Amino acid sequence: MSAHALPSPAEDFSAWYNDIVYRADMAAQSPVRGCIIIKPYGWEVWEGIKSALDRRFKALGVQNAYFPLLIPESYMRREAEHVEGFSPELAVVTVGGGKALEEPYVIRPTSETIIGEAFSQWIQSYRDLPFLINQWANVVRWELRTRPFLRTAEFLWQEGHTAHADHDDAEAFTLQILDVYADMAIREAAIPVIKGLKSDSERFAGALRTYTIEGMMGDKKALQCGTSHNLGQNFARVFDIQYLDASNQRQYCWTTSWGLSTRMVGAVIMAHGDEKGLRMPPRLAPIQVVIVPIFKTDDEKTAVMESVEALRAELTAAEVRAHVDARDYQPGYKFNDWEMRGVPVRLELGPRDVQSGSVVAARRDQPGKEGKRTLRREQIGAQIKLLLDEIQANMLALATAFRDANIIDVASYDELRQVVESGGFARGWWADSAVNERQIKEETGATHRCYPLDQPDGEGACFYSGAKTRRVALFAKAY
RNA sequence: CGGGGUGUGGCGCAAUCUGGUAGCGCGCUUGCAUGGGGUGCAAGAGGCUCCGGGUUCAAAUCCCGGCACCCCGACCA
Repeated sequence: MSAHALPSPAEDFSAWYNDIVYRADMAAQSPVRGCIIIKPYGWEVWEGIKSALDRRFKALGVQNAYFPLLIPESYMRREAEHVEGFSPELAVVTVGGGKALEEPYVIRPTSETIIGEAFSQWIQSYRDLPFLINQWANVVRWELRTRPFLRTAEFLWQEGHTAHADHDDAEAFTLQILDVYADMAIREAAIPVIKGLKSDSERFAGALRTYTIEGMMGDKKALQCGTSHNLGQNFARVFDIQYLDASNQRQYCWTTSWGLSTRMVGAVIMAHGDEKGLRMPPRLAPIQVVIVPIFKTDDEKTAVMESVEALRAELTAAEVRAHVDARDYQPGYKFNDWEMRGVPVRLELGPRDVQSGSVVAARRDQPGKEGKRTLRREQIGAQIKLLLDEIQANMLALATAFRDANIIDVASYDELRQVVESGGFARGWWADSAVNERQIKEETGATHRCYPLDQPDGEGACFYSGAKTRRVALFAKAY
């Protein structure tokens, strides 16, 4: 472990991020370019995200399945936009068992094609619809510029694939999934994401419409945290996914796909972290409560450790994820260490507390003395659960206030430039134009993030072109 | 894909310009003290200096060739 100080997120957010990922033991560098090793502390955050999503998917009737890692190269070529979108970043397997393969396999960058092929065989009747499948998998995209969790050459995600009888059902499901993503981000990760529709130039390769949840990170940049695509009938036509409707007519299905990845772990780090390190939202925190025993003599140690163990047992019984830090370090060292790792609550228990039947609690979301209080030992499990809920709510409130303070309405291009310059999301009337969007991106570095689903009434003049429009869009620099 | 940087004990670095026994901090091990906000002292363990070739009495250091990773930018669901 290095001894140098953590970079300040205010001064160099990027350096801070890179440093904290490794310092907090979320991940390690691997021998493979652009690929990280996800260490237990980072993995548990992903597991939390995963189980929160999986519950919600299953409640919608989605079933999990698993498809091969390798996809025949020809599959990727079938959908024109899809090929164009993905071919530059494909990893291809050309040799197997020492022999050149007759047809190379690509390592999946996403599975629309191979799942589409399967759907074409499985779906026959309108009675089979909707057909709802999800898989938890790893994918590979040969990205040129990688960052731990945010963009890695190999990453883990879930990809959902569904088939529906008509446009409206597919559209409704696409939006239902978007709600699931937003609900998970807000309630579990305490990140107040904005649900929105992507512009045509930001749309998924081959999709009719792409919806997104956009989060604001600590440096006021945007991060696309998950996407849900209505694929229309494009993939159904290409892979021949057809069904017989109630009047015995052959119809192409309407399909959707949707994904959320380990990037979300990066979002949690960047949305909540501060100059002391990570701040984990309690619901996703691998360790919710760390207990630091304090003692001098052996006699004290015996008494304290006995009390600490009883405390841990009570918390565990109350379904609080508690950890005892019995390492042979100074208490001060441990305090800083766990603050860096973002543990929401620290309990200090020493001889004085054993005597008085109390314990000192410190909140990670409130700095210094302000966050410290002495709790009675009675009903400690219930007290801590309440405290964790309070911290979760406070983190969401803080992030929401931060987001709202940094979404700024713009009425002109100059105003947008200023917002982009000083950081934040610029919101303004926008008359859809790929050309103008490109121009803004080249001149300011900001991209069209989305048309928020939550739109104002009426119409206004586009901040860029002046044309009348009924839609408001968000622009920001993004990861 | 462009630009920059770096490869030396587990980690972070020095020594490279000016060739001559590879050194420091952190971490690790052991002991004693210490312990309610990053402890102190002492003694230890640990190195084909990225790879290949060349120059030289002698290469971490100079020369040639390769490889790898990181950072910044463009690109990107």
